[in-house]
Amino acid sequence: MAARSPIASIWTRPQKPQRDQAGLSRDQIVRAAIEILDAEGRDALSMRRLGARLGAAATSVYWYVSNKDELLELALDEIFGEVERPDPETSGWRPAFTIAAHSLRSLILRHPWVAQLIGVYPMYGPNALRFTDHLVGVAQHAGFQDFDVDFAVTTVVAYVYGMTIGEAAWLSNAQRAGTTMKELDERVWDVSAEIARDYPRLSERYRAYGETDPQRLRVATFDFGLVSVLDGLELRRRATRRDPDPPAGT
Amino acid sequence: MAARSPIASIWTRPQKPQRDQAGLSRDQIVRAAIEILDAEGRDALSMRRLGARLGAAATSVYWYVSNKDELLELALDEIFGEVERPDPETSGWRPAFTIAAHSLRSLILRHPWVAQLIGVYPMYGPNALRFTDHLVGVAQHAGFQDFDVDFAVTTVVAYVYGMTIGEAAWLSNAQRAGTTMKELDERVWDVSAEIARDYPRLSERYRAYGETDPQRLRVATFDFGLVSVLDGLELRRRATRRDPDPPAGT
DNA sequence: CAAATCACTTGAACAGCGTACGAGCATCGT
DNA sequence: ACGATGCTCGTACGCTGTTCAAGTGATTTG
Repeated sequence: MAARSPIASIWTRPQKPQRDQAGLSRDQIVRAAIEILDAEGRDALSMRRLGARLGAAATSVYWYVSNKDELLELALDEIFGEVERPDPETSGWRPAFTIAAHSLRSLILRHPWVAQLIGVYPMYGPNALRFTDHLVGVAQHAGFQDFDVDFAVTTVVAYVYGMTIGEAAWLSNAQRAGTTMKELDERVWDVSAEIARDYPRLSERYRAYGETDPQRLRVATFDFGLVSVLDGLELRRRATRRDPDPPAGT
Repeated sequence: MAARSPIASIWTRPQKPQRDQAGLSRDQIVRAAIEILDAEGRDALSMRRLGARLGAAATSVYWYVSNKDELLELALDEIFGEVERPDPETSGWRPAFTIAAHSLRSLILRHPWVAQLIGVYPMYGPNALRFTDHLVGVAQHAGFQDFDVDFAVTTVVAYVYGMTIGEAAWLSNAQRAGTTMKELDERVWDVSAEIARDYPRLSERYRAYGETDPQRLRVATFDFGLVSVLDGLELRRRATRRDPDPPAGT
């Protein structure tokens, strides 16, 4: 993959003219790429495999996409089309953020390779922008002012990313090893406890987990953190709000 | 890079016996790898280049490390040795978390490639474990009980990761393009505003930024979110705490 | 209707990658 | 002195992303 000019992203340049029924199409290519990524992860996607899946030569793809990087940018944004954008008018800002956060999390867990792309490509695709734009609306509806609008949005999104990237990594690893998350959980528990042996506080924590279901634990962790973040935002909001949402917030 | 068994990490297997003064050493190799990563980023690190830098053949490295993955795990953990572990006894839990968070952030910004590794490898290295273990101590000192201890720690760390990964990505991109962050900021501003043209709320936000220094804005964003997270944790803490830290916190 | 242009496909080729392997060398324990 | 052990290295394999020139067939132009 070639080094690219700072912001040379597929979203910053026009698409070529296209004939009416060409054999391939950008959509078709992106869909095929996503299928491979979902099924076998990031490492499994090569241009040759993609070509093969499309019944075309590997290099044909380069007519529609100038880079593998561009292809991944397209795939990434395509996935962002799946995220929910709940209306704060009907539910209030807090449920809106909550729903969006959960939706974002489950989207990443459905497509764990996405986690490896966040923070590599600028997210300038229409779906990502639409999502951010929507969250800005939610924050404004909540009554955040000026920069606090961006701060609030960025905080929530950052939290979800940070929390979910680790989970997605485990999923990816399980996938690469041909196991399910469940099996991995079982094996990893003992190993973790063993590794943490020299760290008294960690060991104590591992002992405390006992038979707790790791899956439930992850969800509980996410919820705890999200509630904390939203509580914190609520405090900031009260300080500077100039109106719209009722104080209660829900 | 080969697919690896679920948790086959370098930390889960013993080190080979080693002769007293061998030409190379694991430490030396890891240091050299970090130098390359810091100077030119993740893509620039190849086993051949690493060998060349060490004045050795590419394949010599494989005596000390069985994988490129393992090498990256070692480098990652080595960097985690740089993080601060402030004592909650002297400063209280909130400043302790705050210092740790800032320290973690600046560590990642000093070594942007770290961001691309988080969420790819399990962090079982001694330095990472020591850090986590310390944070557990901070949370316990704050008075969190049972699972809330882990929840609190995970929340803070996740927030820092999520927030910093995006920043690190920009740094990496700037580095790859041979620019500084400052130059990139200037160019990216206009492009972003242009791209956001079709999204009214985003456009409004970009207009509001005006001449604001992006660097300062990033710091302000981080601080805002961190304060929010800690405020949220404070609320959770009050609910279940069984003592140690004074109610005031700070 | 012929010619030229355009959209698209393709195979071959290149440089680079991670890594397996076996031959060789130097030092160590006996 | 000799075998074992720690370590280095060159070669080679199969894979990667990407370039490029050649080719095909439909569409537009003169």
